[in-house]
Order: sequence, then C-alpha cells, then structure tokens
Amino acid sequence: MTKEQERAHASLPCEKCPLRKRDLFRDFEQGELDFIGRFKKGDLAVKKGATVLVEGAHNPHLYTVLSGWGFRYKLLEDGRRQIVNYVMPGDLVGLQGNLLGEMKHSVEALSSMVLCVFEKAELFSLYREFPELAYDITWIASREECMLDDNLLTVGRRTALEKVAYLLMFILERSRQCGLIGNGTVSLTQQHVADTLGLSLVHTNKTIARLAERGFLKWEDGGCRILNPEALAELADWTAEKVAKRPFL
Amino acid sequence: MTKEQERAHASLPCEKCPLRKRDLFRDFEQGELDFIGRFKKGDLAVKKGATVLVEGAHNPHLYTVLSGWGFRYKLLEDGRRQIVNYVMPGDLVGLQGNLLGEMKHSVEALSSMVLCVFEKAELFSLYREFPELAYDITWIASREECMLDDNLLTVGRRTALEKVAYLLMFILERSRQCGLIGNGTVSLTQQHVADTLGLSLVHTNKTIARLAERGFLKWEDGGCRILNPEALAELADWTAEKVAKRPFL
DNA sequence: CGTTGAATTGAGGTCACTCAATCGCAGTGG
DNA sequence: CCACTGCGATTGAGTGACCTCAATTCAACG
Repeated sequence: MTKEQERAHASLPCEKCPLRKRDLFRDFEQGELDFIGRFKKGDLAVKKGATVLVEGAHNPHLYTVLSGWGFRYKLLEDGRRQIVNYVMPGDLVGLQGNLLGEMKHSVEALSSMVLCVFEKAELFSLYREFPELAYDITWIASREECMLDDNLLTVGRRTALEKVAYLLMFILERSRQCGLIGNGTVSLTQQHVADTLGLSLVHTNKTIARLAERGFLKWEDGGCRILNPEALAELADWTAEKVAKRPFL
Repeated sequence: MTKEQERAHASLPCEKCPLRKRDLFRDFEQGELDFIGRFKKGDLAVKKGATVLVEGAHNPHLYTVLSGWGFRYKLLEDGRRQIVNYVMPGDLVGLQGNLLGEMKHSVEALSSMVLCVFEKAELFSLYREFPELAYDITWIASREECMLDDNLLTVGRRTALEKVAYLLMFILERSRQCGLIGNGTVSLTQQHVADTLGLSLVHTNKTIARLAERGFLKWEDGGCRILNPEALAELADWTAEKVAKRPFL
C-alpha cells in the first residue's frame, strides 16, 4: 500500500471506508455509520517501526487499524520481549487492559499504518445508543481472546518446528483474510518470530532453515515466502477457520 | 467452602447473591438485579475434577463462577495440555471463542464449584436493555485479555524459576481478592503448574524444590504454602494490581 | 566505501526434557 | 489387619533441545 493510498484513506468519511467494501466485514446501517462517523476523532498515520502505544502510558484513545499491520508486545525489566499478538486491518487496538488506566502493552508498526482514532471516554455512549455495535465490540474482544489462547498453546506446548509452522500459517491466513497480501509472503524479521514464540534468535534461524530444507518455505530478505502451506499446516496441527462475516468499528 | 454452603448459594436469588456482598464487586441497581435474575437460567454444581466445558462442543450457555475454582485449557492432538487461565468467583466463563459456534477450550473444576447459568442467545437483549451491564462484560473480557497477555509473557520469556514464582503469586493474589482462601495456601497439583507454564512435570518438581530450599514456599500434600510472597514477587518481577471495584454478572 | 541491520554459521554450555524407579499416602477390598 | 491399587511427589541418570557468545556474510543505504 503506497503512501498516497493511505492519505486517501485518512481523508475518507466512514461511509466510504475502504474496509467496508470488503466481503469479510458485515454491512452497517446508515444510523450506525453516522454514529461511528461522529465517534471517530481522526486518523493516525505512522511509519514502519514507529511505536503506536507505550506500555505504562495513559492513553485516552482506542484505535481501529485501517491499513498496514503491527504487533502488540510486553517487556520484562531486563529487556526480554514477548510479542503477544499481531494487529491487522479491522482490529481494535487499545481495548486490552483496563478500559481506563494505563496500557499494559506496547504496539509497534511492522509497516506504515493508518489507524482510526476514537475516544475511550465516549465508548459508553456507543453502548447506550447502539447495542449492536456494543455487541460487535464484545465479539471482537472474544476473538482476540481466542487467538491469545491459541498462542499460549503454541508457546507453551509446541516444539520449535511446530511453533514456526504455526506462526507463519497464523499470520498468512489472517493477513490474507483482511487483504494485507496477495502473494504468499509474510514480511517480518526473524527476531519478531523469535520474540513471538519464546525462542532465541539463533535457534529460530536454524529452525527456519530446517523448514526451508524441506522445501516448505523460503526466507528472502526481510520476509518469508510460504511454498507449502499444507505441509506447514499439518506440521502445526493447524486448520483454517472458516470466516463468517466479521464486525468492526 | 462446604457442600451445604454451596447448596445455599444455589437456591438464593441474585439479589441475595453472596458475591454481591463482597467489597470487591460493584453495587448494582435494582433494575439490573431484576434483569440478571431473569437472565439467569439456573445453577450448575460440579464436583472437583469434573469437566465443565469441552473443547469442540456447541454450548448454548454462559456461566459466572459463584464458588470454587477451576482452569481453562487446550489440548494438542497427541495429548499435550496447556492450561490457559484459571477461573474464580465472579469470572465469566464461555465468552472466549466465537460467541456462537463451538468452544475453543475446555474447563475443569479444581474444587467443587457452583456456576450461574445464562443463555448466550439472550445475551443481545442484555445489550439492548442494560448498556451498563454490556459495558461490564466488555470490562471483564478486557481484564481476561490482560491476564492472557501476562501469561504469554511468562510462558514465553521467563525462566522456570521466575515462571513458578509468577504463577503462584498470580493465583495467590487472585484467590485472595475473590475470597477463595484466607491462609496463604494454593491447592493444585504440580502437574497443573507444569501444564500452565509449559514445563515438564519433573522439571517443575525440581524448580519447586529449589524455591522450597530458599524458604520461599513449602509444598504440602496437594497444595503449596507461600512463606515469602515478597521474595517470590521480586523474583517474578511481579507487582500486585490495586483493585478497583469490579463488575460481574 | 564505511556503516548498519538482518541473516547465517560454528562452538560450547546448560537448561529443561524423557525415561524409569521409588516413596508415601489414601482408599479399597479381601 | 494387610495386600493391592492409584495418584502425586520425588529422585537419579542420561540426552537433546535450545541457549549464549562470537564471528562472518550479505544487502541496503548514505
């Protein structure tokens, strides 16, 4: 996605939001669109590598990802990092952690991103006026929990080989769903993979090499090309969810 | 908590719910109580070791834990188990995973438990009629996500010693908050600890022994007595949350 | 062309794993 | 009363997965 396209997004009203055209997302009533339009306070455009949210900070905003992607992570005092999940178009960011109070995690952009900005303080008026949208938010939170459960299973109980296979399929499928990529390519660094899976960088590299040897994938500068998704899925005991229409804000 | 007390719970109307008396939980309006009373379809009492929910099943219900505690877990094909979180009084169970559709995890009782039963199908009417309660549900989901993030950090990036210290403090504090225990004792099996932290049973045992040597805790048949919570907290880089009043259903 | 960030490789160490045996204790049934 | 059983905790031995440290390559960039 080019810089120009992002700027185009940023200036569009919600009714024309490019996400709404996608089959993946549910249709909205005019009243809902009007409300979301008022609820939306602006756009936030950030560059690749920028920090969108910082752990420990008080942030009055809530965001929906419009374009690009990033990751949520937490740090230990001595710098050890755990990536907790990835955020992609249509995802709600900032809901995790006490609704009010300080952020419990940070968010960093993996590509340039545009986010839709909302005020947490006005969230309750949404609940009062549009129960359907409130229900949607619960649906979204529920889905996030589901992903976290899966990630926990992966980090806790799968082997290194299974972990990498799982993560790549997880990201590939999610990004395909929300239209982030067309080809079978995932752009991230091996350090990200390591920090997601609780592995060291070196061991991650060797594990990826083993998968490449088998011809399941190919690592090419700053990204990964999936050559045999079926084999990876089998290795990881992973099956694609069939996607119903999803809500978003 | 004795069997008799549980039976007493089960027959009480929501207004008299013993949880509502606790300082921990927020006060409710009469209208809210009436609604919850209608929303509630009955009680579910299970014995220690019983399976409350099964992964893969379609379950039309949603539960609030009234007494006792248990754990949520997921399995891999070959039987490897990952405990994902613990459920305690006031927690909402069954929200995780697609609101409709099959369960993505199982729940097992660690003690005898009583749960309040609701119908998922009626959840939307709650959103329509009581936005405050709907907001509460989001708050609860948000808190769960927060715990999952923390657990992921623990499993992914902490050492075995830190992991055990963290888990024990996590459970101790949560159960103290909701009044599960008075003394500094946590009743679970080392296998549970292992399956929560992504460790083997043997290594978990040796790690616990190391903590016991240092005088931080003492393992006594089917449970653990915390002797030095400060030392454990420091080891785990863990700090107690100060608890504001919490909602629940 | 020097610098920087990511990927790769090798060596050596250790943390955590598996396998296997043992022990204590609480039932349970003869 | 005592063998038998099952479950959880404990221990030892040996192994392998994963780690750290350190060096090297490679591509991109100013």
